Amino acid sequence: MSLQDILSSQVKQAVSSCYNVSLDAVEFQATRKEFAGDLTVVVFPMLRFIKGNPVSIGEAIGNYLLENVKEVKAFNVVKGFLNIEISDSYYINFFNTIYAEEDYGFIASSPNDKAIMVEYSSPNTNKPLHLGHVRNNLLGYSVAEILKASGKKVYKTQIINDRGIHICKSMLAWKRFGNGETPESTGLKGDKLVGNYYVKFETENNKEVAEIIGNAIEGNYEGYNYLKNTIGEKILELASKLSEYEEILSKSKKNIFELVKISDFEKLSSSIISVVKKETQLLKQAQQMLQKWEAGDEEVVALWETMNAWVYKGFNETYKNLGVDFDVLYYESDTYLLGKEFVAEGLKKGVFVKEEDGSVWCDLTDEGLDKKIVQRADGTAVYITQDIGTAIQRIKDYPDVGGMVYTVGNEQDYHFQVLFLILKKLGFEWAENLYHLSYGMVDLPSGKMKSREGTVVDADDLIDEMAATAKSISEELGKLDGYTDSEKEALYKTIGLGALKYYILKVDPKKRILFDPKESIDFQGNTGPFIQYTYARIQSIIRKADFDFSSEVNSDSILHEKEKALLKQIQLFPEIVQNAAQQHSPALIANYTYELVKEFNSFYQNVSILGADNEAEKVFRVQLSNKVAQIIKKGFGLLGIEVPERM
RNA sequence: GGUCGCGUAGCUCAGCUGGAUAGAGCAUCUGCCUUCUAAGCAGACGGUCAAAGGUUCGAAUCCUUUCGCGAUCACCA
Repeated sequence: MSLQDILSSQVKQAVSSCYNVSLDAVEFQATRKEFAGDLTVVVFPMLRFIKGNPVSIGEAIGNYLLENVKEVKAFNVVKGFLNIEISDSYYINFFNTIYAEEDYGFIASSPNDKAIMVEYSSPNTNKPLHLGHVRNNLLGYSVAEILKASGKKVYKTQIINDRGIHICKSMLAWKRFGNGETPESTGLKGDKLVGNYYVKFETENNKEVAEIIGNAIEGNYEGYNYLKNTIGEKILELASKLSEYEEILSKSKKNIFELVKISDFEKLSSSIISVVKKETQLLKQAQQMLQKWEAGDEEVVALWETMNAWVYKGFNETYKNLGVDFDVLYYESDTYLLGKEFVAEGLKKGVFVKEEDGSVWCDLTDEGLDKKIVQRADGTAVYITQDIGTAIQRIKDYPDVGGMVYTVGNEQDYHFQVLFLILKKLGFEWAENLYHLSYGMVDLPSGKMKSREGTVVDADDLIDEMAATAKSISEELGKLDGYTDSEKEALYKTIGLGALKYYILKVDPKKRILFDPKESIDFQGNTGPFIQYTYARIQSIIRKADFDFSSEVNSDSILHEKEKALLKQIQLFPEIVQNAAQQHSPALIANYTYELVKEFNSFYQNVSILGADNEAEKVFRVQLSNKVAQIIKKGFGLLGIEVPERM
């Protein structure tokens, strides 16, 4: 029974004996620093039931508590706030009960509970992972770990988007321009190599677009050259200037060419380009390839398998570097047909409606949303069809799963709203327990990351850079005598990754993050390395404490103010884990850990641990430090951050 | 335009189901390494909580409106 529970019932008794009124709830808060006390009862809400002035009510309750509750040492009343001082022995007893608890704050899952499946990462297989994926991975992994710690059984999963035109683009470019290059022959990571060919496809396609438009305005060599020379770099600039022509363009494709003839080239729009882009031979070939793939063409499928294998190998390396993992993988190529079965079933149930042209829709207008297409007129699946299928497949594969968490960026908020609603309409009870872990984009000072402009922050590069920064700081401080080079390298990675992960996870997932590659991530203050440093300092003390410090603390001891502050902070940990799980928020863990560490550093700097006045005190302080270190390690574990023995 | 999210110190962020004088870090400035790791500690400076109304003992927090930023509204994924 927690202290608050005890006090809560005692306050109720106090009120009933003094005023003959029964309260439903008592409001507590931590006492502010400037007042004496540990816990504060807010009297104001009681005024609704008790007539009188808040101060005298507070006094009355305080006196009752002082007489009847042994943990209450003293009290004072300020306005409507009853500040209660708790006896040191309560805190010491609390510490004695949890000291030996290895998994303090964590709850083991019980076998009968429903499991939760957490999906994260889910990249396309045509581009390497970038900073946006890093946030996704860190969030998903961390939330999965937090849910586990809170007592849930968890499966980590991802859906790999290995199907579709984007894959065929890389394949085609590799076939046409690759000269048989492989990761081995080039020394490139597989995902990077394939990504390069995706980019290659885009550049070649742009060339063809330039040619088409150039030919269209035959005779105008100035225009032809202009387009050829600028179309690569100036696409976006042109696009913004030309949206006014969209309407004309949509009416007839022919108008494009008329427009080009009559208008200033500076005003060419993305509309022209995007229309022309769909007319290129290259794209048509890619589309043919997709059809062949769907038809099971051996050569195409073999190439697809080869190139995907390259990508997976590259991804796995990045995942390993990031320290994330998965329990089960789903591939879109395996599940994309599945949703269609349920489209048919939904039609029978009347959840979906078939239009004249054969397309199938779900009418969500009653729920305040729009109509949503779930199957194309030609009978093929769309994005959401596949998601419906995947969700159902997962429950089939893992019947113990009772809910899912989808870690996907907030640009898909609407998509998931629709998906969850459709699954509910299809009558799945687990559809009530689906959660979209939506997070904001990671933006650069210049705006969004754009691969075409080369502003993408590559995940692997970023990890390396962080480690390099850690290295230069560490070498300057020069505290690593006796470490081998490989030990040092491992440490730099731990610190660099710690900085990166903490930087990303400490902010509320909903908020977007501004990342400035020029200003490196801090290693001081509210940062990962700051917390890791504190852990390392504690380890140093423990190494020096060459005596037995396992004995219980005498509950008659008197606590130093800093010790008490630490104990109060330690006491909060289990509740924080539960809150973080409930809110799907690693940020709560990060912030808690920071507060704990700040409190510890203040203790460390103001109180001598190994130089304590007497043996008992020394033992207690080492124990306290050790417990703080354990919680740091546990808490950081929930964030996927490692802690070093030295730094 | 409809829907959703965000707006707190110069910058990056906390602020739990409404509670006391709105908190940290960075940056700027003062002190502290002959005592357990100075990636640290102690302190100073810095605020119209976007704006206006409302709800009540009490609002950064809840409601309404306005403004600003972002996302989304495809037979793309």
